[in-house]
Amino acid sequence: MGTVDRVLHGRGEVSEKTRERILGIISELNYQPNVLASTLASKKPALFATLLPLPLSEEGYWTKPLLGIKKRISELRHYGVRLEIFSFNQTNSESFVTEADKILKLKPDGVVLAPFFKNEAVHFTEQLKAEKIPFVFIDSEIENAGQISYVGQNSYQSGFLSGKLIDQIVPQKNILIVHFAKEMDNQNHLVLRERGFRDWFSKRPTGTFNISTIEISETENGTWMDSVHAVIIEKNIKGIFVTNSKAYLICRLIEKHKIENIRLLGHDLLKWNVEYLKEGIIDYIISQKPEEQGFNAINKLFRNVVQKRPIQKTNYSSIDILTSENVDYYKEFSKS
Amino acid sequence: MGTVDRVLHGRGEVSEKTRERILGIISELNYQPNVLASTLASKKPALFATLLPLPLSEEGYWTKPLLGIKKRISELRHYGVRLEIFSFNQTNSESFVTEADKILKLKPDGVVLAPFFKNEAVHFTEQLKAEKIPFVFIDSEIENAGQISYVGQNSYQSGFLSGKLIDQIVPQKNILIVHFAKEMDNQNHLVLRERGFRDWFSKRPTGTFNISTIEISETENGTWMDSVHAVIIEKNIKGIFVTNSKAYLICRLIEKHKIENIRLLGHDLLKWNVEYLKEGIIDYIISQKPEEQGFNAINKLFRNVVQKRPIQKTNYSSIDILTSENVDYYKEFSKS
DNA sequence: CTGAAAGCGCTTACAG
DNA sequence: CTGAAAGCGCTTACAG
Repeated sequence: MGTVDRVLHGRGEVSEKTRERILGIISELNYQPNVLASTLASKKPALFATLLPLPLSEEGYWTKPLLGIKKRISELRHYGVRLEIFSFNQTNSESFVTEADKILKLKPDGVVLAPFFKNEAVHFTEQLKAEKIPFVFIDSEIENAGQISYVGQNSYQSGFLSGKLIDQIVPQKNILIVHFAKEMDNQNHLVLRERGFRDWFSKRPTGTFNISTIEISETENGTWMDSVHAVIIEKNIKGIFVTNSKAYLICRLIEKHKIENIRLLGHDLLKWNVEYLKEGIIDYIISQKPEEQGFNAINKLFRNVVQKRPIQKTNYSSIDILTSENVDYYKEFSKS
Repeated sequence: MGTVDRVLHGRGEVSEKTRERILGIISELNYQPNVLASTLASKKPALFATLLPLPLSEEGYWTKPLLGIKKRISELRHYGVRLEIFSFNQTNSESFVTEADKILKLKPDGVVLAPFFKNEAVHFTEQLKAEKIPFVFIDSEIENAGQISYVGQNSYQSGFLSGKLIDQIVPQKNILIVHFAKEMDNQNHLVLRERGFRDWFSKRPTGTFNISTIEISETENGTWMDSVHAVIIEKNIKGIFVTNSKAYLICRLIEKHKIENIRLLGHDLLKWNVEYLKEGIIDYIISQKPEEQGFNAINKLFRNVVQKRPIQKTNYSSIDILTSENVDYYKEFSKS
């Protein structure tokens, strides 16, 4: 048995002739190892680590991938899979580096990370590669960084689709793109969404549309509202594209100033967004399934690290179009 | 150990006092059984049966749920789960009864079925209940028939959403609903889709829209095209709602007669539908994920029968809105 | 380099 | 009614 086990896992210490004999018998019998028995007997626990933005609230976006992650981890309890969670501050790239260093010290068997700050993320993944620790990107990706997989959407294409939808429902094409973000340059997928969005309109004749962009880096106090409102009036804005999950902020602005006839498209199923969608203030929400993405990211690591199965490098998540009529069938997360 | 096992599975033959003592220790230790060890040791194979329409071709709709079903079954190999597939002819309710009888004779541990013919399906599920064989509905459902779960969409709501989408893109609201089906009465979900669709428009003032319905029971020869074409001309149809996966047939009609300015909404990601969607002849496809539904249906049985976990009775599948811009991210099926 | 032995956490007859 | 024994298909030291 010991010898057979050694050739099965290529652990050496087997003479060439017995190796061949065993391999022959394996293929002759079409032997398939029993994963259950294998993991039951081996008992060596795998340790995974996650590096994601700190969830800002119960209702915030980053709470959700974590739900999926924890769900899959709890299901894998009997496989001896453990998890350590590391969080960084979205507005502070240094915290990313600090936490990344902790992970390197921990030497986990696999990492799930959101490469939020590009430069810092590249540096981190270089180190992971050196340590031969496999990792999966979630939410946004860096191409060819050595990830075993990326779980998330194609941001450019999502923006392109958003362009089509807004175009379809806004007759007078004075459109405003709103980024609620600090350090736009580092937030690659917001940039890509805008690019896709503008490219949709680029096939129209110039002069038939009018697209402006505004960046809001601070929403703690209400002054941002005034500046956005000014732009809306000045440019006679009829459609707004919010590039991240903060569309509900625009809704509050619309309510406060009692603005009419503005069509609005935003992202992600935050509770407030859903409420405004149902009230008809938001017209479309483009969504990904963040719980499912968390779940899948861990699952990819599990299949790769524990089960040693081949996994697909990229399969982009679906870009879901939600309206008040179908949103109810997207809210639940259940893999059962 | 034997005694503990008996109280864990409520198999009796335990004195009340030891039962309570064991239960006490279990909760004190917060004991969680190890599923791996359990299934490894028990080795009693579960047998599942499916009763679905015979897939008419590689590209037909019913090929897909079967893919998901087989995928999940193959993953459950080590749990000793086996599958027997039964198929009936969609145009022949007797074949449904014949195959259902075979399943009853087989006495499987669980059944997945599409209750295509309502009367016959009710009769079958009554018998399953009598035999205490759990079953899961897929694709369409019969309410309160004793199913442990339903995997599929809310058809009424899907029709309602279709109404909104067509309404949004068709300026002149002369609309045609096309059913490609025999025995409409028995095909509950097509009826529901139509009802939802009409209800969307019912909130408009009468006279501002005009909706007709046509049923096509035979598409072997081309005569159906002439009758549909006649209606399109006569009623000056500008939007068409196809209630099942056969929208591509309307596309062929549109191509043949070189009709312009017709907006078209159909269902399901058949290869031909996708092609026409990308060409812009179909505007929207409402889709479910049939592979995933097959996968989930088996998974529900597995969790209920083998793992004896509680499962959710109904969580409707999402109603996906597909356009040429996001369709590519729905085509793949991969649970990995 | 090889293979017997013990053990992973359960289930299943079965002797008492 | 109770619990010792064998076994599910592997892995992991370890004696030879």
